[in-house]
Amino acid sequence: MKLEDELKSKFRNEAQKARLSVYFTQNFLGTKMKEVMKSYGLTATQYNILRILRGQKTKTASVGIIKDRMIEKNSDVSRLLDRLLAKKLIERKESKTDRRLKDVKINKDGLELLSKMDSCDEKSDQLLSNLTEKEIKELNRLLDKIRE
Amino acid sequence: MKLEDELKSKFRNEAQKARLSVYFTQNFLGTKMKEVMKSYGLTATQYNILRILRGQKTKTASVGIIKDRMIEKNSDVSRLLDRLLAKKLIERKESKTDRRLKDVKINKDGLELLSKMDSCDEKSDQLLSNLTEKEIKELNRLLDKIRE
DNA sequence: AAACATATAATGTTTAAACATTTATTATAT
DNA sequence: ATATAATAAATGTTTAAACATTATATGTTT
Repeated sequence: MKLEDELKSKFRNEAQKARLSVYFTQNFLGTKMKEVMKSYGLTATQYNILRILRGQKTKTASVGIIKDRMIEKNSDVSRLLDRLLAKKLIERKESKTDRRLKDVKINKDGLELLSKMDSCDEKSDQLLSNLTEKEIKELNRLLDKIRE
Repeated sequence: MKLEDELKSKFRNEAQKARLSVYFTQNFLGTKMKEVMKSYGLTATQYNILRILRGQKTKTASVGIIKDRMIEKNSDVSRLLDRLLAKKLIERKESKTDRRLKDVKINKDGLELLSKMDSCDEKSDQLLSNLTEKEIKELNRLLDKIRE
């Protein structure tokens, strides 16, 4: 669906259109990804945290480490972990060396869920299948340039 | 800031990078816009609703009409209107012809606030100033193509 | 007119972002 | 050793998205 149809209105200029277009495109892609994750009982944020924990391999991660690795920096990790704990996908215990810290680890169920979800990667790549490889590269160049 | 630096990791492929890049770019642009709106005491959603109401000119809008015009379709407009009412920027009363409906209208204070905020438009255009006009057009083409 | 269906707004719940504040623990300075 | 500062996690609050459910009013059928 083209942006023009969605808004049924004219834009001041191409820059305004582009800003909204980035918004709608993220909304479009995000919605599709959320649907996939929801079918596994996870939100995007919860999936993101599990991936971070899996990335730690055998090591544990403190709440602060998780926060650093997260995309949304202002997330309140303590309560997100509460929910993952309630779903029995992680473990959380007090650190022995520094009692301010928590040792957080993904557990067996969490790892199993993630491995079932690895097909999400392919699905997410397919969301861009309307573009050629060359166009995707050009898109990446342009988006990077905006944020430079 | 380039995406690579933000994630400190490799991507599976260009498509995955693009999907995340759209995410980060929206996050980047959205954060800047939110800052501007916050300086006027509004959230992005509240600003959006006020713009919709201004667009109605002298007409009133029902809750359903506002919902249709909103970008986020699942928003719960009733409670958003509660907050705008608390800020005394709108009026809301029962429709005389159909008592299921509410007649919602932006008031004088709301219109004044919006006209002060019209400079937001220029600021938002400037967020894309790293790109040439030609690049912006190409970006629009690529983003539209993703959602086709 | 009464019964049923539809439409509209309000309300309830969970999750999360975006802030601020608080509590507990450790590190540092005096 | 005690006081102070710094750090880490937890907790509190507001706003909003994403759902479901409910209440009320209107339209339609019989």
